Amino acid sequence: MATKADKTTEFIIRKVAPIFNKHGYSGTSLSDLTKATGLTKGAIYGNFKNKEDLAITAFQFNIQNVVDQIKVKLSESQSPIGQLGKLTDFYRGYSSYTKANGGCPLVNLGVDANHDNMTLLAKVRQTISRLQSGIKKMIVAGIEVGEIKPTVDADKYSRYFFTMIEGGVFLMTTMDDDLFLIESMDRIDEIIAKELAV
Amino acid sequence: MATKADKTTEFIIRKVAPIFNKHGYSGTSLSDLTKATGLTKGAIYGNFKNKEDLAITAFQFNIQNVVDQIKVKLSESQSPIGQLGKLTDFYRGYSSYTKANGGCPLVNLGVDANHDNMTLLAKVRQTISRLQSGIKKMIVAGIEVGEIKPTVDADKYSRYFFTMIEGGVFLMTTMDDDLFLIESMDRIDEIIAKELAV
DNA sequence: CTTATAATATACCGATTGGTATAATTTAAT
DNA sequence: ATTAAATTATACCAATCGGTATATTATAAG
Repeated sequence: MATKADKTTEFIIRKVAPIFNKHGYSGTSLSDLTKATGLTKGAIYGNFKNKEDLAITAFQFNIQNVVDQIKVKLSESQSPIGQLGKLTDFYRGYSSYTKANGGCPLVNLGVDANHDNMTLLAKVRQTISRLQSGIKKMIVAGIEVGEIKPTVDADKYSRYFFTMIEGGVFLMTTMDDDLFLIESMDRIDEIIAKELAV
Repeated sequence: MATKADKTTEFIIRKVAPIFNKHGYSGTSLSDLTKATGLTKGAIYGNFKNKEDLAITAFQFNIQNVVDQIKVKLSESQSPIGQLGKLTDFYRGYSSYTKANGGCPLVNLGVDANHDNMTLLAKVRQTISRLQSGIKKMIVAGIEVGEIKPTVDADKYSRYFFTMIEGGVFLMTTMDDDLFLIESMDRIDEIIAKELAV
């Protein structure tokens, strides 16, 4: 039916998503958005209920973007341990994404929403839980196919790996130094080989 | 000379620091600050040049607070390995601080200032560098007194530990789950015992 | 091509923003 | 206690905030 508005809705999100990611919710004004899109407030409010609606949609766009890229990377391998290696590979190249989009949306919004927007914070928590649970499932699958020791605590290692990923992402972004994340990924690979692999 | 203003200056910072920490620079308005202090804009602008001046001072207050507490904790031990243990102990109890003050000032401001305020970002980077370098110095001292293997790469391990600390702090705060940070500290203790200690 | 409708632009709203000039008050020295 | 100086409160400023009603334009169906 309405094909025109759908196009501009997506157009707005594409332009607006990195701005919200960079400057946060309260740091982004409507005039920032009209400037970035070249559209007027009329156009924006014709496609979104309000600023919060826009921010939520923009965040989901950013997150889905990252998650999709991870899925593509993981699909390059079939074995659980191979997939864990693909995950660390993904984050080894993550700085190109964060530099292009103004940081990691999970870290940025996790901090930005924490004391101000429970709706957005809930979305962040949901995403973190899903990603960590994804790592856990890979470990469990590794145990099931005999690649990973059955004594390994999948829950604990998934938290451990995810903590190193997020710490690496935060420090890489804040210090503008890829080494933090790359070394962390090397460490995870090492742990997989020495502590997880049969 | 001027004792009265000094008192109120400190009073303002004390009241204002956790608010900036929680809601970020652009998320904090002057009316938030007058409300929290019970003072008027006249009083605030009589003691601070502008909003940014206040934010910088507030951040330094927050950071100094944390750094001082770490120093006290470290002074409980004389040996390098003992001090590293005191550091992990400190972060095991860090959630009580973050809950009382609205999160870790380093993480919050690192994200908040990143694309908006180079002055504040520089302060964050300086603090991170100092903390990481502090860990490095403990490792080097450990090597010198024969507690830690001379083959250990102090630079690398200091980055590693700090990454786990920051990742744990971020996830603890965002997920409201102390386990992330506590498990990370357990891991660091384990690494010290198994990989660093002679 | 005309027309009804969907989508965008314009103009405006009250409220709030950071900041300041000045008035009122408090402080501290005499 | 008086007084000069330091400090805080009041009142106000232009600019911007998020949001909306309406006018204009573009779209798609007939």
